[in-house]
Amino acid sequence: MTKPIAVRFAPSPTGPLHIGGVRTALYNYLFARQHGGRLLLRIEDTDQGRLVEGAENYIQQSLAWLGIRFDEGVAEGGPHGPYRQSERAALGMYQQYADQLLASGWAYYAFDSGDELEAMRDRLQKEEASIQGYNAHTRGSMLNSFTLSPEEVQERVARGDSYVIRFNMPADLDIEFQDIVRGTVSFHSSQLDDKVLLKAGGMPTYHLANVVDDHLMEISHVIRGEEWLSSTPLHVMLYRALGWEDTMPAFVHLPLILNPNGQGKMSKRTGDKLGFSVFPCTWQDPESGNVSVGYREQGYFPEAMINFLALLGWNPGDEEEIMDRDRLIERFRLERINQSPTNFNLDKLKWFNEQYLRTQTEEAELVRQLAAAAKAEGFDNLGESQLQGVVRLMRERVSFVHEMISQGRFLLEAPESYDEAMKAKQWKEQTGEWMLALANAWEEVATWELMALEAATEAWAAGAGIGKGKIMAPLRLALTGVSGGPGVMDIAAFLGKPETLARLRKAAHSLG
RNA sequence: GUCCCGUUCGUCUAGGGGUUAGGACUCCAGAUUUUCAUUCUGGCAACAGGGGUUCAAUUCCCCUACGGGAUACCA
Repeated sequence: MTKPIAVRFAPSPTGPLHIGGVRTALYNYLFARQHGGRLLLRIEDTDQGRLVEGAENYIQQSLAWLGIRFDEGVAEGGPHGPYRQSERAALGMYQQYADQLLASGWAYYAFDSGDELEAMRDRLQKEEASIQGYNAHTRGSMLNSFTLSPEEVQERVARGDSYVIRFNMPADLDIEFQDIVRGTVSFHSSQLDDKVLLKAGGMPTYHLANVVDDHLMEISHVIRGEEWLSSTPLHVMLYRALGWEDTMPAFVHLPLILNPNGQGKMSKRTGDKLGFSVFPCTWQDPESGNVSVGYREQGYFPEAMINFLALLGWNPGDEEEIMDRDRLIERFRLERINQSPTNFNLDKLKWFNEQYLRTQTEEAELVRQLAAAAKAEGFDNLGESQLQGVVRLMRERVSFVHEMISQGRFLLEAPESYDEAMKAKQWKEQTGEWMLALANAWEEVATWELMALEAATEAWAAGAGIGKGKIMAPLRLALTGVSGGPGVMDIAAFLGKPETLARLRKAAHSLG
């Protein structure tokens, strides 16, 4: 079986895509790229009632941010379109297969009302039946092709009664299939029910649409979350009933991503409670207006996000952890995906971001990003060399580009106040005089750069008989107003002579 | 309830019949840095429990517990 590699990511636009969905998309992407296969984006919007405005657009944007590009899809087009299931349904693409199933006896009409279905469930619940649902045991007592005469069925359909088409699940059959992550998985058909294939109104359910589309789009591997594992036997039966079992795609069910505390599948709800984001990009709910801040807006690099996500449920088998996009594409293997659910770990994600900030990103790129971040903070005419200086001084001590500004503000503007605790501890009687004297000594430094500054300071301190330890800390306070940060001499070199001397003299005055 | 999937340091994980059970994050300590951070070195810390099989089980099998998923005219 050598079917060309083709995979799809098929989200439902019922809300913003969350991190678990992003990982599913990523695994599909990595697999497709590694094999030179097709990657498509299909929108599963068969439940028109649950559509959320802006969700589809959000999905596209988020994936674009992460650099997950599609070969075919709602935006890209392609030979298997349309790629929105509601449009495919309008074209009658599902109806014909439902009819085929009806004709071959694999499906049947059912006319039960919602109340009747509910009554059936209540009854089964009371009886404590071990197997619940609309199935071989119960369909004989419901309103459908099994209990109605063919004439009456035809009449009801013809007169426009509301009906659904259900799958005729065999009563006693072992259904076995292979999953690349889990091996052989088997279910007994008696545990399954007669799922609705075509809803009243003619829209297909997920199950029918999914199987038909994967077949028509020539999908070779279905890579999706574990929540779909229990519906896979139905899908297998559908492929069989439709006569497509020979070309049925391979199944890959990914372990779920749990909340950081391990309590349940990751959700926006617990995210809010525990204070972490579950969305790649910021999302504003159109109904409530509530805003959920995304990872992009928090300052995470897409590359760091991808690296982190790739390792959530998969690993290459050795100790390599920092892998860029190309490396991931090269090393990714479906066979090495884990079977057990995984906790979402913020600390590790932050660490990845720091790694990308320190060692995986070109300085020029950081400069570009810093310029944007600075602009957002009101610093809009910083020169290239100034930005470069900030990057060099700050990249090893922050987690995000924007922190170079919040934590290195003194590099861009003179301090307006001085840290009280540090002042009390470091600024003594004579300190002000020393600072003025040092400023005068620095006045003579011809080439304003690190080595010359250090030498000049060394010479001045020796001449004045003052230990260097007595002046470094106050010098830092005078220049930055705070206690931590890059080397004092580095800061002075970066600031330039006029600015440095001005700050020194100002501090001597205001600190006494 | 029933079915399905799972269970190695706090977290992400490697491993696999005989290992000092390895790495990463977090945390702690030391070195470097006259600050902070980086970097480096070291440390704490795990095979869910019970039965088998076997000379030997964390590894294979069964049971239990626990976790998760599914049981919709939602995906």
